[in-house]
Formats: sequence, C-alpha cells, structure tokens
Amino acid sequence: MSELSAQYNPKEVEERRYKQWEAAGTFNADPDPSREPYTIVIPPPNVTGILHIGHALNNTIQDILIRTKRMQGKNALWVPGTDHAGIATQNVVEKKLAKEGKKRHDLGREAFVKQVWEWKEQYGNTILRQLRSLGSSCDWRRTRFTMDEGLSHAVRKVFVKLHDDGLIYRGNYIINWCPRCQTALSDEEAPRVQTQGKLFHIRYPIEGSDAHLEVATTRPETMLGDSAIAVHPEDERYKDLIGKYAILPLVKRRIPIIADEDVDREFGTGAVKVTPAHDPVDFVLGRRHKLDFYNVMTDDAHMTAVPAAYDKLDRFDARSKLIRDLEEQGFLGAVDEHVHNVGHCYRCNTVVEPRLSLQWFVRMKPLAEPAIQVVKDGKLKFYPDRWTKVYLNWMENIEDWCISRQIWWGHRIPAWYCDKCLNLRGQWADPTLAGKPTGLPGIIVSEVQPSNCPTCGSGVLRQDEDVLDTWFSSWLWPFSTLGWPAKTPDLDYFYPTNTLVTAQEIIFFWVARMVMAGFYCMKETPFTDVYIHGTVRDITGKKMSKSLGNSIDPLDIIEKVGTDALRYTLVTATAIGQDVFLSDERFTVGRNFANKLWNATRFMVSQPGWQFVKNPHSALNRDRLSLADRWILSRLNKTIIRVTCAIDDYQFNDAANGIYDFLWRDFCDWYVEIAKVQISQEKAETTLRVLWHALDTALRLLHPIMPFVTEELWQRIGELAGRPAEKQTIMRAAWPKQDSYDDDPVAESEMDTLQAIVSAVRAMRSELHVPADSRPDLFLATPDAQAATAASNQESLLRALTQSGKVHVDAQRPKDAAAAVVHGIEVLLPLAGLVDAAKERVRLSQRVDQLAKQLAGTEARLANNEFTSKAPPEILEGAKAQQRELQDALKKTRAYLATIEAMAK
RNA sequence: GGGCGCAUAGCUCAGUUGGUUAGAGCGCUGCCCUCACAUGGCAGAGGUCAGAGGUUCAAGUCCUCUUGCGCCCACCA
Repeated sequence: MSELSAQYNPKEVEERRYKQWEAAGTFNADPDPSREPYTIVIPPPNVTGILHIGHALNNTIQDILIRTKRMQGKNALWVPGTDHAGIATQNVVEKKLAKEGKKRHDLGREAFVKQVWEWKEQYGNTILRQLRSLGSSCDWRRTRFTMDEGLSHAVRKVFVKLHDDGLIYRGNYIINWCPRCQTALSDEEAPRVQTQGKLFHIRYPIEGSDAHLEVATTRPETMLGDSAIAVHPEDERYKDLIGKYAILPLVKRRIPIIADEDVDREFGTGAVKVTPAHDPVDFVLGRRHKLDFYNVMTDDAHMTAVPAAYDKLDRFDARSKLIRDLEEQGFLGAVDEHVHNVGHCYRCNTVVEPRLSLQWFVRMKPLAEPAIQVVKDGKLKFYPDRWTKVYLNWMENIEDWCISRQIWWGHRIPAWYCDKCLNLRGQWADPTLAGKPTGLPGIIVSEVQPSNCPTCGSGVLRQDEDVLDTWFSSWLWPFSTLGWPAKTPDLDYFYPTNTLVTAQEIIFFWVARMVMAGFYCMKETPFTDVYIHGTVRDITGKKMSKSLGNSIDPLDIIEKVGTDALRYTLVTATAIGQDVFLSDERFTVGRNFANKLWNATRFMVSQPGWQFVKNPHSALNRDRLSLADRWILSRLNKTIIRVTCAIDDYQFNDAANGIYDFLWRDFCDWYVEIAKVQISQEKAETTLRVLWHALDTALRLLHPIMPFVTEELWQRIGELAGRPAEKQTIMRAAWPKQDSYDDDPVAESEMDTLQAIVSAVRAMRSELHVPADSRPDLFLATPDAQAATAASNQESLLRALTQSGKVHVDAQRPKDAAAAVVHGIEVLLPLAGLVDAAKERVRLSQRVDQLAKQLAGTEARLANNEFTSKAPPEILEGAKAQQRELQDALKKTRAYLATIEAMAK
C-alpha cells in the first residue's frame, strides 16, 4: 500500500469507480416484497439543460438520501429522466435554424418536429452524462423522457379523463401571450417583473360638449382597441357623465362611459379606458357590460385593424407614435414615472401581451381539494415547514390552468374537429363562448385518433394544432415513470414515492400540480416529504445564472477538485432551506478533506503488523482497550447518532460537519497520534483493530456525501481485513448502527482532561517560546487521588504528546515553574534555563485576571436568590461546580504568580 | 397591498427544543517541512450575536417595534 501517493487524485478514482458501480448494477432496484422501498423521482432536467450549480446541489441531496437509505437496507430507487421542455427546446432548434436563415414554417410541422427529435437524440443526453459525473446513483435502466411513448400515452389518458370529467374546457380568454415565442403561457410562466414605466394621461373628448374625460394608462397603444371608459358609480366627479359617450381620439370611435364598482377611484384619474381584448380586467368588464371586443394586435405584437397610420407598427413603436400624435393634437395630459409589474416570458424574457385567444384550460379548483387536505392532515410535509403556507396559499387561490401552447414541440392535444359540425355551431372566436364546456358536436377528444365524426359520420377530421404545456406531462412524472396507466408491479411497489427534492422556483409549476395529479390519477399523494433546498447564489447574493455570468460551473469544480469535494462543499453550504452562497475558494475545503482522509488511510495501511491481525472487522476485545481506544469508540458512537439523525432530518450540513469533526478533529488530530504511541508500545494489535474499525465505520457514514473517496479507501482497508470480494462495494455496506456498549462517559471525561493537559503544555511552550527541540520534564500535581492515578496511567502518552522528558505525577514540585491549572490539576514546566520568568509573569497575571472575572460572574449568579431558588437542580449544580473549579484554579494560579514575583525581586 | 427569509469574528456561514466560558472554514499572527498529510501540525488574536423595548432566575435563541438587504404572491389601469 506504500504506493499510494501523498496527494489524492480524485479524477482517476471517480471515473473508474463510477463505471464499476454502473456496470455491476449497483444502482438498480426492482420490486422486492421482502424489503421496504424508498423511492425518489428526479426533477427531470430539460433536455436542453447543461449541468449548473443548482442541479449539482439538487442531485447531490437526492443522491445522499438514496445512498443512505440503500445502506440502511431499503430497496432504494432513484428514477432518472429528462423533460422535453417544449418552448425551451423549440427555441433552441429555431435558433439553430435561424443561423441557416430558416424559420420553422419554412420546414413545416412534420419536418421541424423531426429536426427537434434529431437534436434531442444528439444533445439531449448531455445532462444525464453530467449527472453521472456528479456520482448520481440513479437506476439508469429506467431513464424516462416526457415524450416517450409510455409517458405520452399517460398524457393523452389524463387529458381525456379530465375532459370526460368536465374538468377541461376550451374557450376564449385573455391569456399571457409571448409575441416572440408566439404562444400562450400559463400565469406561472409569465412572472411579473418590477419595471419602470410611464403612466400616460390621455384626454377623451366627451360627445356633444367641449369637455373631456382624462384617463391614465401604461399601455397607450391598446387605446386603439378601446370600447368604453369606466368610472366608479359613486364617483362624484364623473357621475353626470355615466351613460354619455366619449370620442376615442385618433380613431374617432364613439365609446360609452360606463359605471363599474371595480374601478378604483384613487388610481390615476379615477377613469379607466376599457380594452376588452387586451387586458384581463377589461375583458371581465367587457363581458359584463357587453362591450365590443377589438383585437388590434397580431400574434407577433404588431398593430392591426387600426387606422392606417399605425397599421403594422410594432407595439412599442406604435406607443411612441401614438404619444407624439396625441400630444400634437392636444389629447395628451401629464406623463408620470410609474413603477409597475409587467409579465415577462420565462423562456425568453419578452414582455408578454395579454391577448384574447381560444385556448384549452383545466379547471383546477376540484383538483386542488385533496391536495390541500393532504397537507392540512400532515400526510404531506414540507421541509422546511414554511413552504407549507406558500403552497396552501397558492392552492387555495388557484386559477384555471391554460394548457394549450401554439408551438410544435410537445404532446399534441388529443382533440379533433369536424368542421362540418363546427360550422353549424358558429365561430369559436365568439367571446361569449368562453367558459362553455366542450363536448359539443364536432369536437372529439380521444386517446387515439378517431376515424369518423360521431355526430355526422364525416371522415374529414383535423387534429387541434396546439400542443400541451410541458408541465402537463411533468405533473404525471411520479407515476407515469413507473408505468401508469398500466398497473405495473413497479407502480404497485414503488408508489407513492418518499421524498421530492426540489427548489422553491418550481413549487407551483411542478410540486403542487404533481400532488393534484397524484390524487386525481392514483388517489394517493405522490410523495410524503418535500424537501425544498435553497437557491444557489454568488457571494453578492445574486442568483447564479448563466445569463448573469456569475455562475460557478460544477464541471469546472469537478475538474479542479473532484466530485466529492464539490458535493461536500455544496452540502456544508446548505443549512436547511437557506439559500446557498458560494465562491470558488470554498471548494478547496472539500478537496482538503478528501486529501486528509486519503492520508489518514495511507498512514494506517502502511503500518506493519497487519498480518498478525486476523479479522479486524470482528468484535474488539474490550478488556484490552486503552483510554484512547475507548474514547474514540465512544466518540464514533456519538457521531453515528448525529449523522444518522441529521440525514433523517434533512440537516445535511450538520451531517457533513459531524463526520468532518469526527474524522479530522477526533480521529486524525488525536487518535492517530495516540495510535502511533500505542503501536510503539506493543499494543499494536488492539490499536490497529480500533483504527480499522473507526475508519471503516466513518467511511460508511461519509459515503453518501463523498461517495468516491470513501469507496476507494474502504476497499483499500477491506483488503487488509480480507473482506470477501462479493462485499467489495461500500454502496451496499451496512449503515453504521449505534451501540450503547460503546458509550463511555468516563473515557470521554478522562480523555478530556488528558487533552486539556496536553493543550496547556503546548500553549505554555508556544507562548513562552520554549525551543522546539528541548524536552523539559513535566510535573502534574493534584489533590485528587483518582485524577492522579488516571494521569500516571497515561504517563507515556503525555510524554509523547507534549514533547516532555520525564513526567512526574504528584512528585516534588519544581521550585520555579511555568504553570497552568486544568481540571484541578496543576500542570508545571520547570523554568530552569528554559523559560523567561518575565514572560511567565505576564502570562500568569493575565490568566489570573481572566479567572477572577469568570469567577465573579459565576458568584454573582449564585448570590442571586431568584436563580438559586428557581433554576433546575442540574443547572444549579453546574454553577456550583464551576465556582469550585474556578476558585481552585484561581488560588493555584495566584500562588504561582506569587512565586514568580518573589523570584523577580 | 399581503406573505416569507436574512442580519452572529475581517470574509462565508453553523448554532435543533432558552441553561455554564457563542462555534467552524477561509483570512490574519507566531512557531514547526516531526518518518499519513504544508491540500499539513501546534498555539494565538479577533464577536456589546443589526438597533430599541419586553417576557424570564437565565435570551444569539421567545414576543413587540425599528432599520437595512433579499425573495414570493396580488387584475391599481
């Protein structure tokens, strides 16, 4: 084993180990009634995706859970896959076409979709490869894609079921329209962004008078589609005008002045222009007051059906020109700066246009009911809990979901039209049709293509041109990936899944909708726990994103420091639900940790004498254990508990810290150093056993967080133990169990004293500049016989750890010595020739001051009757013990100070 | 307009139910290349826990308010 290099090389190990795992089928899980399942479905990354730091965090957490549960004996399944990401993917391919000077319409639908599939085959697996380099232990045999035949079938099935249940309808509504993507968007897909705009005041002349009515608008271009002006019915300023008509400037259309209670008297002028085809509020007004609907924009947001001067102008050019014209003609009033929230396309960031169009919707209220109840019943829990409120708030105020998209890449809506029958029904464009259920003659909704119109028998049917919102397939993911709608053994065994790990951004898009679909299709929650991790931000607090150029590329980090280091650092940075702030440098902590482990193992395996140790993994002979042996086992036991509980509670940072503290502080800093001494003292066999056991256990505890280095090292030490080859993967090793037999408070307390003595001596040597190569004798004095015995038992250890000559316990005290008092034990280093008395005097007097101050504090508390009468006994006892100890330490330290001062005279 | 989160060492952050002297990493200072590791070891400096009030024997931790940052939701055109 001496061939191990002094520095860990993660790259070689990680690539090799991952291949071995995957080839051996270690990630795979199949139904097994004898074992309990544990299931996670991956939030499917977009096929267009490349691994970013958010994926890295998200998937590291999932992998930690899966690996832990797998080691704990659960049948752990992690289902991977990708999302077809309708708009995003279409945009990518359209951009590619644009470089060739082509548009999708040049190709036609079929050829275009074919191109997208080709693109998907070529690039769509990039993200999955990258997830592998992250160490993700997914069952790759089960990789699914939202447009797989199986999942597409699930989509059609749900659509038809919703339709048959009266939960899907088609109608004319104002929806969010992205003029660039040229498609409808759901409300969630058009987030509002605070924008600095202008509020334009425009004067509308009143018919038959010289007066005018002033309205305020942020989108003056829509005035070309105005069909009324609305005021509040009780607004004194305008009461007389209600029922009269205004003349729409520039267009010269005669529009009524109407009264409606929804008008806010406080805002603007208190009079509002009504544009039913271009604003959701106005749309409602328009229907309520039976106004005309003027659609004045094309689908790419150019003006249409307007006076020639504005025809074909882009909406923003039209705005500028309108303002100029209004001003010239005296219709423009004040122009105020105005901050408002404007919807933007979540795919291309274009300002969305509220647009009246014919779309498909899902009625959400009925679906939301069980999804609300399950959370209120505590059967579905959010971690951290605060997201419960966010979820419920959205769920309880849910709006219908616009699911049709005017793009080509996606699941085509399984609805067919018989134009013959439809023509009898009139035009869909009639806004009064809005909200009417489908199921009208001439509309056939079906899982499979119908051959004839059931009403008239016509064989001429055309399928709806639109595709479904991407999330219409994602919301089925927890069961569609397991085979639904077929009743598969997988579905029966692995559903419902256990934990969903995701980011807050998609609680509404995805999490909430999955719960609804879970109940609708499976009558059961799709998962019981939702862990919401934080958003990864840079050190200035900005969200990391490619467009901001502030992102840390996880692949870059893997290249530089390795996957384990990346994972370790990500996890330590993520306190439950807190946002994660990262800088490049932080990853060196993870790298150093892996390297530390590597070297601790290197030390261990390089010890001679393993040939005498049979079965190091067999039970330890406890009679032979030294103080340090018992101590490290006790510490290990505590660490097992801490790490296990932390992972159970989704406190991954605490799990990481717990194992780090054990391995670095307890194991490397103390136990390994002590082991060197013990080995030299013919206690080699027991020491090697304890070393082996502690490291073996700790590696297993660390494995979910740092899978590669732990596998590598675990196998190395496994060779020492002659571990059977078939057990040679830590992935399937048993998760460490706590053993109360290892709890040893006596050893922990004695070790604590020993450590305090060692640190005190080192501190004295350091502060008093005792030369490194000198080995003065060490004197320990204590009135406590037990402590004295304990100290003498550790004589050789103390000598080695403190670089002392001889160690004298309760022997004659040296006349002139540097002194410290720890746990009631006087720790003395003779001054003769070594120590500068003046320095020691300063040091001691500082120490006296410090002790006196602490004592004063403790005594003040004890002098307080309220404290002594009300504090619980253990706290009171603690304070008293502290008082005694401080008094003792102070007395002894003062005595030495006096000695030194006497010497100085 | 509602709701949420954050504010602790120079920096980035832990601190789970209130309880002895508030921790870690990085950075900084001093000493050490000691035969696992300088990606390391030992020792050390550094904090009125954002501010004000309150509850309590006891508050970083609970309550109220204030300030500053960040986020989410909502049809003020």
